[in-house]
Amino acid sequence: MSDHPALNAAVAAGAVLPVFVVDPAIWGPSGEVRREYLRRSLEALNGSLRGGLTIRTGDPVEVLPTLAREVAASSVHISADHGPYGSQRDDAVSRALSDIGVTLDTSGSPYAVSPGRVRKADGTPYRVFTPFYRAWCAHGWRRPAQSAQPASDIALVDGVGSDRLPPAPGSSTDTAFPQLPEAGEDAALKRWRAFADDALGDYAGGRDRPDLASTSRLSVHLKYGEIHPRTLLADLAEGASPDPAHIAHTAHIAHTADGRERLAKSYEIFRKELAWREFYADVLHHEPRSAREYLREEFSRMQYDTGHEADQSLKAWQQGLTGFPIVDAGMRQLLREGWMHNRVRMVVASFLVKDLHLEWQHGARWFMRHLVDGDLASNSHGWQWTAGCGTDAAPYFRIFNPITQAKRFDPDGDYVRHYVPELQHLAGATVHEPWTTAEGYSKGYPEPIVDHAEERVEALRRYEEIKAASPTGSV
DNA sequence: TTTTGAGTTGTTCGA
DNA sequence: GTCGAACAACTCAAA
Repeated sequence: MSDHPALNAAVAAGAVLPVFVVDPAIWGPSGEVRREYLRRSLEALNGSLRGGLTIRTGDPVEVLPTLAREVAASSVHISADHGPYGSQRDDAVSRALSDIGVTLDTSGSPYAVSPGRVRKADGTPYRVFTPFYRAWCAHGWRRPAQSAQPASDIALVDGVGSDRLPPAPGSSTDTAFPQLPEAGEDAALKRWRAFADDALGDYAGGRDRPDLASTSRLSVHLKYGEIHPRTLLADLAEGASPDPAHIAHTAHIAHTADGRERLAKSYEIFRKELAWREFYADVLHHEPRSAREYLREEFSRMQYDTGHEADQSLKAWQQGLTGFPIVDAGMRQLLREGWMHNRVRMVVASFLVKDLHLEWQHGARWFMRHLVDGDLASNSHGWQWTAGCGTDAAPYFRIFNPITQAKRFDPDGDYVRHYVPELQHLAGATVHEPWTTAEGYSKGYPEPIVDHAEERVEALRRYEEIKAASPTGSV
């Protein structure tokens, strides 16, 4: 691993026993897709460590002290987990280790700036992204570690038994199991280079287009620590990539003042996407309950649909059978690939909350079950932003129109046709409005389960209700 | 303490 | 088809 803070710190301290503890409390609820990706990622890591990775299954509070005793370790180095469960668990591990005279070093973090570090002048955390972003940039981050030796040269402790991870059921035999991206550090670096050399140049213009391969697709690699954000940030600061082919490519774009401006803008926007990940981790760090509860609690008093009909709506949404092509395409992409384009995530989330009037947690849970890049902080707060109850949330009247969004961001209909076979016979943007053509429903595509214009008005009415009911008269 | 300016991602309506 | 205004006034950050 070229830039893994915890491993580098351990190497600096002497011979190393690389360990991954499978914590049943996380492994169980993770969802098959992420369990399978993690298994592959650990396989790749084990490969680059010459088979030296030890896997142990169990509660880390018991597993790690046992293992530390077994190999007479003097210190344990971990990548800190900043989630509500992980931070408490890490504290417990630290106490258990110190009882047997072993220190726990939690300096490693999967963020450029550890959650909790960026604060306002008065010491309180930020609740709005843009000021956070400015302070985060000003705070700065360390340069990527230049590890003294390749992973294959690390002095390893051996002679310790390792558990095997069970593959996710169906992952190898079931054709319906999502096609996952290649796992591991090499794959992550390759992906970053490919993105930096191509789509990053027009990220500002292309990132909202689900029909194009215009996003980085690095979320899963960041999630599993296969690449460190500070590696990306350092490359961005140097003009994105040291690769000569990239320099030639960007030199071409940067030939004009206009092109240079566009490049700088694209880098800035990508840097901001990384900062969003860190902002939401920071918010969750300060408000652990916001993983599952309304950050703005007056929204818990809003009227939501429940009961049989709501269950049916949720099922239709989950399976991509709402009759709104862009929504259905997104939900089917999720099931097919364990991933969904960010723009479409917003559209389907807005649809669940504002057209179906369901609580955001239903959608967030489904996403966490099926997303290979599912990250608690980004997922919960992305949903809360859309629902209007989160940090720096969208104004309540901002309700996505699934047809307008589809026509704007999938102008030729390619994205929808790719995921919705029942609409493949419709040409161009017609796929977004099958009701406008005689053969629109000839292949079994369902009719819309709601009327968007009506549900939009209904959503606004419900917001008005909690606004009127709240003591300050505000939402 | 008070005040001022600003805030990811949109839609609809009417000129 | 394109454009600007209205939506509705809040909370946050910083001076």
